[in-house]
Amino acid sequence: MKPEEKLTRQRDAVLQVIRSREDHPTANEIFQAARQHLPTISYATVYNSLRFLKEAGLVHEIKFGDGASRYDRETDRHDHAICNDCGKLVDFDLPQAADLMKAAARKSKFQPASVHLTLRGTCPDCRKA
Amino acid sequence: MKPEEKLTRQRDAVLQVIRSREDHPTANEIFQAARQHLPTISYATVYNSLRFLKEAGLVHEIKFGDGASRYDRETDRHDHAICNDCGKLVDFDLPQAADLMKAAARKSKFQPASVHLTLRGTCPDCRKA
DNA sequence: CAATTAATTAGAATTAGTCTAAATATATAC
DNA sequence: GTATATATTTAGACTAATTCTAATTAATTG
Repeated sequence: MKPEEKLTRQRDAVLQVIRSREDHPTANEIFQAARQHLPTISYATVYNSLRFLKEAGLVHEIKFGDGASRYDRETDRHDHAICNDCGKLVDFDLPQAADLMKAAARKSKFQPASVHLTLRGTCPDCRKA
Repeated sequence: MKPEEKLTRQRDAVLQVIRSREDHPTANEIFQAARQHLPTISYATVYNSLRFLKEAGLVHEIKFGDGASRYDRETDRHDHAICNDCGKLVDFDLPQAADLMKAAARKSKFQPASVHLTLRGTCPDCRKA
């Protein structure tokens, strides 16, 4: 077994926090939640665990320019919508992504690895208000 | 004339740096270049100027999670390709973006404002090497 | 169980960016 | 054109997110 393959108590605590939530918590929110189960866990360990879990393909990191990274239990390829008003982040999948990747590769002359699409707009809740 | 509409020497220096470059410099790179023409310009003024120029629609800010924002002289809607090896950032435009936005809005139930697509892969130079 | 190796911890360090208060510059009113 | 008001710039302090470091603890192997 390779060294980096152990799901320690700390790593599991971080994973369970992410899996238990519908939303997309930040490292800080994960730290706050994890320490309720494991009071001695440190901030650095949360970051180390997140890196481990990402590399193991168990969680997905979402980075927008604004503020902290968010973490997602959904690891399959998917896209995101962000509300310009309240910041809400929603996952969805665009089935035409494979075609898009080809079109983008042709335009840019890059050898494609992945595509990701971000919609900015107003979420249903904020639209009402 | 509204207060925030003057293209001062500092703001113009920042704008000229961005317009003179093919690439997408960071705030720090812009600062280094601008001070060659205007040695007393401060870091804070570069940031202030970038905000002003963005709001005036004269430059475009590109934020990926990794590292600093980059600034783009191209202000029309467009997409980006990033090289996973060397970090090179290339602009291109996908004409089907309008359709994509509609499809994404339908899936996410958001009222759409803009879409942006990011291709990750290997740039032509890195592909050779 | 002694020796390695891996993981965790606490806190310092780093990076990107913002804020603040004082100093300059520009514009407006007499 | 001088006084007043408003805008802009400056330098440096500050903040937030993340990474690094060195010491400690836990786990694994011979």
